[in-house]
Amino acid sequence: MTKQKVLLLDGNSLAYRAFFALPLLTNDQGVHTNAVYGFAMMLEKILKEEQPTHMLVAWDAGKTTFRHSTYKEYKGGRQKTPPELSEQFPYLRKMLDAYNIRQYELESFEADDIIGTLSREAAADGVETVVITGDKDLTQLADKAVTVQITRKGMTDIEAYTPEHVMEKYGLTPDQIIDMKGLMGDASDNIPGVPGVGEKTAIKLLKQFGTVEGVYEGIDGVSGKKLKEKLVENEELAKMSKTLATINTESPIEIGLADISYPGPDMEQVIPVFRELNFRTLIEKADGAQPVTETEEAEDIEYKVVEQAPGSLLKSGIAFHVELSDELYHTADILGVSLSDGDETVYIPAAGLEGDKQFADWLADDSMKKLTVDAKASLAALARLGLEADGIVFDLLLAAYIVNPSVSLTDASSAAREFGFSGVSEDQAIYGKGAKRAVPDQETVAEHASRKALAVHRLRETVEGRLKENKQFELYRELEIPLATILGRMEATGVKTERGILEEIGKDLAGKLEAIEEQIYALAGQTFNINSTKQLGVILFEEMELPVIKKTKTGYSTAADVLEKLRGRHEIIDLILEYRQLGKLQSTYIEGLLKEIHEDGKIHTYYQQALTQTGRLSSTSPNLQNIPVRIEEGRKIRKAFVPSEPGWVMFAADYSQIELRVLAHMSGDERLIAAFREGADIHTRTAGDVFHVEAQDVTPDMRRAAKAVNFGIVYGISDYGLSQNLNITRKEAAEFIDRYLASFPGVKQYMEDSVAEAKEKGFVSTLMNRRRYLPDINSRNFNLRSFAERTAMNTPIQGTAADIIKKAMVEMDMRLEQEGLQARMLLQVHDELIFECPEEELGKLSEIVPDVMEAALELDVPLLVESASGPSWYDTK
DNA sequence: CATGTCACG
DNA sequence: ACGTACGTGACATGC
Repeated sequence: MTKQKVLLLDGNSLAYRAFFALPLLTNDQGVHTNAVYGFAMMLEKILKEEQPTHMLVAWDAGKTTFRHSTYKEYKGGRQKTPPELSEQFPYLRKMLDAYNIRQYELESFEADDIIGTLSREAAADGVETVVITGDKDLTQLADKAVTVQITRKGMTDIEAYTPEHVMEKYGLTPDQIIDMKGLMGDASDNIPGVPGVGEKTAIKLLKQFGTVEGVYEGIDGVSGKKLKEKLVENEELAKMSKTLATINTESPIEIGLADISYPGPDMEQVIPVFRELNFRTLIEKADGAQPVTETEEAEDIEYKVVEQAPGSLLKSGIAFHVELSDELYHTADILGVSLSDGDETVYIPAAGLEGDKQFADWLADDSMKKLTVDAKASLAALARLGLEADGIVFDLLLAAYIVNPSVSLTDASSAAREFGFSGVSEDQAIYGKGAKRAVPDQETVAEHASRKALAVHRLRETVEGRLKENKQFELYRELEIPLATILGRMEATGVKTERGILEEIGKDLAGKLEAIEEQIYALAGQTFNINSTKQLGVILFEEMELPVIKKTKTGYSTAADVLEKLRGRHEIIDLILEYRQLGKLQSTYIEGLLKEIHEDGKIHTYYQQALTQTGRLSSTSPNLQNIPVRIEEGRKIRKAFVPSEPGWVMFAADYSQIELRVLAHMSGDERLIAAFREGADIHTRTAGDVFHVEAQDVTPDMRRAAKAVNFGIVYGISDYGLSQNLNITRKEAAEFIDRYLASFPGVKQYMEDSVAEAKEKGFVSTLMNRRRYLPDINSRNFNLRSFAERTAMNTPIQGTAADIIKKAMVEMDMRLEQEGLQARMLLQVHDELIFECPEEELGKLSEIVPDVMEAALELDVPLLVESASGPSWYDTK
């Protein structure tokens, strides 16, 4: 084993140093880049020189630390961080992520304390440690095993402080640096020290007495009457100053050496970051270097193809993966299963699985903990072989999603790559795509599947460490992991869909469509493809010479909101709108859904659990989260969704105004909270507040406007967006917004805080610590920046609502089991859960479901759930 | 395979 | 001055 070497970097101090050491550079977007550039230069140099096996960049967290409770003036009088530097922090973090360097921060502690604590751990293990900082304070950490390197003038000029060097420079031991600070103070941190005592006097005193305490014990031996007086007068101050200057080497950090191993940079990730920042020289250097990914890809792995699962791998803590011929796992062929304990890896072709009772028992045994990548897919596929799996404790796909939802996670390869492991090929490289898709020879499949299981096993520790650092372990383990099993079961259960009902609606639609089509051709004086926006544009705006209201980048816009404005100018408009509406129903919902009904008479959707940027689910093949409801004609489609057993009924429950309630809670706005506590109609109440009238005087138009404003607030409001929605001028919209924000000052504050937080940290969070990174939040491009700002306002709200219903689903699943009910959860539509159950269970279900949903998360406002039942989904209203 | 449109929360 | 409401998926058209 190679000798370990730990590198600990003080992120904030190095960023400051770099910022002031270099001229203000910018990239082509106008973003300042000098601090990132200096940091990168330093990093390249240090990596080459030190060849570390472990690395960490520590950041300061929060404005106040435990030191402020000792002395509230600590670091007082400091200049605010220049905005030109602030905007660089998200890029720094992104760059470090690309380098695969672990980053850590801890609420109310400073980077110094994190570094101090880790360096003590390393020193105790006798591991060589190098601390890199721009701050001389850290020299107190120097030790036999710990070298402190301080950057000088430039960023790459570094001075190493070993205990010997400290002694040479000050005549003191590293420990005594703290005592020196106690006596002389530190202007940059606003540590007072003893007035009148400077570096010279402090060193002299410490050489004589050793420590601050020693000075006071031997105070009579201090030479000089004035000095003695000053020391006596300021004893408290000296001792407090020493405390302030002391780095906490026992901070409650949640990571250890094991969590900060450094695999080397992922140049495929680093180079795009350099490119974005216009670091040409660094790109050239990096391009020449051998990327680590290639060597890893070339790494041979050991695996065996076996007919049955070996007993040696039917234990707890094993990674398993079900290899499928296709991503549509409800119908795909099961090719085989791979198992790995990190050393031994095997692949079992599907033929061997069916009769393997030991494997089946191991799978179903909850005490046999299992590691996976995409547990939901494996579970749903295994269910088709009659196999049940329990005891899933790790899912690489979900972990990668929680760490960063913006990464496109298409397969095990992309998830593994997120954590620096490139030893898994993409599924597409093995199976091909489109028409060329095919299952290759067994040997190829076996190696591919084996690599996945091995990757899962190898990455577990790293990945869980990262989740813990980000305080996301609970979200991942208690919410997303259990939910995967539940969703898999919902998908496998499916929803019974009456072919006959869809066909009947389809026939009716076909007749209406044909009639409308003829009328449209008659009015146009010619036949054309009504579904072609291009042809329709020519008819409407050239031949009929209707006014052009909006253009798209390819021609005239014929979108519904545009046609809406042309109504009354020509009778063809209404017909086109109706044709579009009915055509949509026919193609997407009648023809589309009919194609999705399986042999069992059910539709089995796929929930994407690792896709949306906000934490919501999405539904595909088919999408059952956008079945029509707003217009009666479309709503009838829901009549086709029925219970799968005779004597059963459909049952649905939905959260009322969940996003506005979440906003009330997160903003703490008193008026909004009061409105929900009183059970007021929220849109009427808003209208009353905004228009300054009593509730009984709110007109329907006022309520409609208020409703639009409420939506706008949740979306991250803009006057333009609201004006479009309400069809009013931008000025009027701006006035509405101003009045709203004046009525709900807490909301205004929340919006500002969300954006500020995003600018500082580079991400926003939900109540359950789901994150979304917003790299464009400091962009010079108005569009990109505005979008990121609205996202910063919307994501915590939409995401927290998603957290809440997910938690309700996990709890609901347990409750159904506990109560011994037959009822089944079938669908989730963002704020709504749909069940089927025996009629006899209705009474119990209509109590339990709202109870569980309302209690899912305790907020400062009540959650309200409404429910209904009936013979089809249509009737649950 | 991109674009426009429209279905949902 | 800039020009968009937040989050999704499916379908038809046309290059």
